[in-house]
Amino acid sequence: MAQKPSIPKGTRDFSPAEMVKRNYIFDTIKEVFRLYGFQPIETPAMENLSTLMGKYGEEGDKLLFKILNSGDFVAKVSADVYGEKDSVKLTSQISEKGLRYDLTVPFARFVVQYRNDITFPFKRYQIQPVWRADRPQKGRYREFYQCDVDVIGSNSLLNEMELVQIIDDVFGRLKINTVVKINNRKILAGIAEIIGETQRVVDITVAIDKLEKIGLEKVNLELSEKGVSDEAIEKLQPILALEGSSAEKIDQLEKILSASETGIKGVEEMKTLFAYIGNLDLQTEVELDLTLARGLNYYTGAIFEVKAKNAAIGSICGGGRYDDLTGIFGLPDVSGVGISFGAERIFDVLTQLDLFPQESLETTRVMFVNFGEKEEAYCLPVLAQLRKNNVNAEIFPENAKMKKQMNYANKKDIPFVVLAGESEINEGKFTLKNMESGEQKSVTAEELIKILS
RNA sequence: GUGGUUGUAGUUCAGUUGGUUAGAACGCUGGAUUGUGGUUCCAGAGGUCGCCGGUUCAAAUCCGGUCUACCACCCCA
Repeated sequence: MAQKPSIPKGTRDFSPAEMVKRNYIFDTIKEVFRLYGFQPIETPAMENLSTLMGKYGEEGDKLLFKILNSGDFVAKVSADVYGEKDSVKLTSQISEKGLRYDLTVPFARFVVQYRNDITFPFKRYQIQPVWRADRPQKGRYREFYQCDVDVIGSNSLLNEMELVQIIDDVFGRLKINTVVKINNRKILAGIAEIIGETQRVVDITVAIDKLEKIGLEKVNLELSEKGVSDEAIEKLQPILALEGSSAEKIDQLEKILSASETGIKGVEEMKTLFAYIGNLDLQTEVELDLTLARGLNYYTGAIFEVKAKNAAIGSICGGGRYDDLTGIFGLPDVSGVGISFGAERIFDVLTQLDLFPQESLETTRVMFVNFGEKEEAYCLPVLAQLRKNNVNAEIFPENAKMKKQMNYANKKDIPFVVLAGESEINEGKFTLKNMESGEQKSVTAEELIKILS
């Protein structure tokens, strides 16, 4: 071995054992999505840079993986641009494609492109990898999967309610205890308006978002550093201090924001949504959290974030409503709302809490030991019968030593082994061994199929 | 992108002030056991000490660079 092969920074290989676990997550999520009438789509790994650039802010543009043009791309660069050594200008001349950064923007592009074929409201789900040229850390990768559900072309808050139900359903099935935090961008905008800093909504929300992490004092400090007036910060304090149930907070906000039209709109939306939610039978806790901001700046209404209760990990699911995502692609006034499940983080939570199921549909249930040609011929029809009955079964492909074959079954966690040699053939039977208990018994082909089915 | 920590058999880690042939455990392979794995016993294989360069008579050990994983910031799933 001269040089060990490797994979790019922040990417991962998945072993069979890991894939079984990952598929468990993806399968339960898909199952729930279908239950609510969502249908799958897929989009290409790469998009034109023109559809990607400028959608995630300046920071996002930097984190996009760009793909070099084919052919002799350098020859086509004009001499002055080449001489300038300006990365941004040069990039635009040597790269026109990039890897997708999330699933929402490609979805918006998809909706605009096929608007005449799509029946609205359009409910789709999409489970695919996305790429970000971020610096990796634990639980943060350069290639990771997102599981998105969105409904586009409907303003009804019933959609928001159903998303909450989906969250409850998914994490209920995965047996993760969660808290769903909900806020509304219109309320945040209203707050900015009331304290006289309408222009600084983004700075204010980004700062407020850190309240839980860095504390009130540092939040105030950051606000004044960003240029928010002392007076405005003063006015913000009682709002940050709001306490009580979600309904109580909403009542108080209604009074505080009475002078702001958008603020009141947001309060009304939250009233309706929480009224819906109040009538649901949920396991998950749901609360209004005014400090929830969420980074992506295309959200315009409700915003969601889900945290696992017993695991020290960031949010495992998040999303919100965006009123005009398709506008940038030339289709205005189409509102959508959606959420995204973070598969890698859910994986980490399930690992931490040891919640992966022991049994899996993806592993072998029974293995036939191979004793030679005559014995193979005796086993093969039964093997086929088992598979017809949907029993995952295999025969060891070689007449290897018993020890090697048993070891193979053991390493693969195969719960049953069938031994059929000369004596079994003479009796017309099979020896079925339970690998966990070590117990074995002599059975007919019919009994064998019955036991394992 | 900025700052920091890290790297030694497949894995987890020892390795003295720089000094001869770099160790252990687990795992792996073979045997004890020719129809019985997961337990036990015995034997064996496996390393350009992340990579490149420098200092030195001599480098796993000191210095620089680079890559990787990780940590904080930024941002985010």
